[in-house]
Amino acid sequence: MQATSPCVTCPHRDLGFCGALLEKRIEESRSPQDANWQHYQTVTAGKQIAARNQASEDVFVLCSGWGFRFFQLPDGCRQILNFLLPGDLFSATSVFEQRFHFSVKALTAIQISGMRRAEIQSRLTANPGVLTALAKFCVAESVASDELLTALGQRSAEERIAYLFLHLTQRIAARSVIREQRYPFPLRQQHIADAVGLTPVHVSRVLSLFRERGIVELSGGFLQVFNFTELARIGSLN
Amino acid sequence: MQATSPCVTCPHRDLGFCGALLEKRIEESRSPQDANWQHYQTVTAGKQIAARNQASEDVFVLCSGWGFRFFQLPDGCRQILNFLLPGDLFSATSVFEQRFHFSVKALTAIQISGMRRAEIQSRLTANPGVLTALAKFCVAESVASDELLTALGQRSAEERIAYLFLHLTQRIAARSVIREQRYPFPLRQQHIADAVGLTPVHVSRVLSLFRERGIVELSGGFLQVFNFTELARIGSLN
DNA sequence: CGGCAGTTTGATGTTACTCAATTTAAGTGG
DNA sequence: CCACTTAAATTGAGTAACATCAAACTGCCG
Repeated sequence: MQATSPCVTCPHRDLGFCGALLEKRIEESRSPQDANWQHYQTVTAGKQIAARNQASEDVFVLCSGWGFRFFQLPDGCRQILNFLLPGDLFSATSVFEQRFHFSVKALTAIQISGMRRAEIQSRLTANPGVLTALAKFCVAESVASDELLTALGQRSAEERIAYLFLHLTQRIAARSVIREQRYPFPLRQQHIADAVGLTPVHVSRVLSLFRERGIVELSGGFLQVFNFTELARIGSLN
Repeated sequence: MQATSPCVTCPHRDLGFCGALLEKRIEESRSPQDANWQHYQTVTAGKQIAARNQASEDVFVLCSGWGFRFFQLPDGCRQILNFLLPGDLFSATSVFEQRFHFSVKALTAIQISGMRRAEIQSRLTANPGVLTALAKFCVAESVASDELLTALGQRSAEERIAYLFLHLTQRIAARSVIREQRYPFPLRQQHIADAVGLTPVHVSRVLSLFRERGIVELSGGFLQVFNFTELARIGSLN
């Protein structure tokens, strides 16, 4: 990880994404003498940023690019817990806990913003906007996690992958204008497999099926949705 | 649900379980005129307490008995998200969100305490102990959910069930003195199945296997652990 | 042009599901 | 306390979904 010059402004600060909003609220309320409350870093694609049990004084927000949060098991396999998009906190728990209970990797090249935990905590009671931003993130995180849990526990391979696509495309669309249902989508099939609890081989088969049936196509770092209705029918949890 | 006379004291208030602790901190900080900040209810076994999308002015803590939080799918199957033990908040998200994004059922006969959300929110900034208690619950909830997600995504039937047993016995032991590794355990095999994403039939087979191998035995509402080492070897995520 | 990572395809194996019948346990009313 | 009823658990046989293994193919980059 290499530290860059101060204050590359996070492009999502004004969009209301919880992590970025948190950052904004804190900056608004900072006193002039806090020069070092926050710093930016650039990380190359594929690099691990945080490891389970590692301690840090900082709370991180993803500013640009994609990352993912995961558990690494001793037998080598891993579970991806969620994907991090610009404006996301790594985890709401980091505001209270010094140690990560998870690991984080950069999926693409990314920029992250680290804010002093002590700063955030002291603003939490002082500035109501900070608490609100954190609460909002906390709720979103919890809902997403409950939904993924349901997908993994109760649904078939096709349904899980469709669910993942629906969930991610929604989040991507909230961050940037999407034309013709074509979403930037830097995941390899291995990532999809690790997120929904399948093997890459089986993910490949399901994707071929989706392609044949004209539902979605994943290639060249983009996800093209041809038949949203059908995708929603398969992947929706309701 | 039937309202009972005021102030059946929650027996776990002094044990530091996050929901109960939250209740305690709020009571400590309440002004004398807040007579109606909180109320208790008794619910019979099997009854549904909360439904997805339902709104409530209250935030609930389980005082006695067992409950569970779940998603109901239109095809009839359900995913149990977690089991609620005495001292647990239904969910940390309820402090901020008016509507439940999940449903809740009583597993045994239970007592619940409902606290006005507005009261809690106003105390969050005023009383640092309230925020700390909530943060602690939020972290525990998030860690548990990440672990279960990993178990469902990456592990076999035996491993998932062993994981569930380990997780629950730990939580039970934190609340009451356990002798001879015999834990009160009111779950039916159907509940285990819904929690770890298996069919009741397969749960039955795995439990038979555990019994034959002298690891654990589940019967008569109790879980008896005979070989903790082996159970931990199978179910541990590390 | 060669090398590598990622994807696809086929053949085979295993885990867990489904369906159905049977046994056991838990209530319930006489 | 015992017959009757009902829910829960067990067992067996057959099947489907997904995993595993291995080989071939594709696109990309030096």
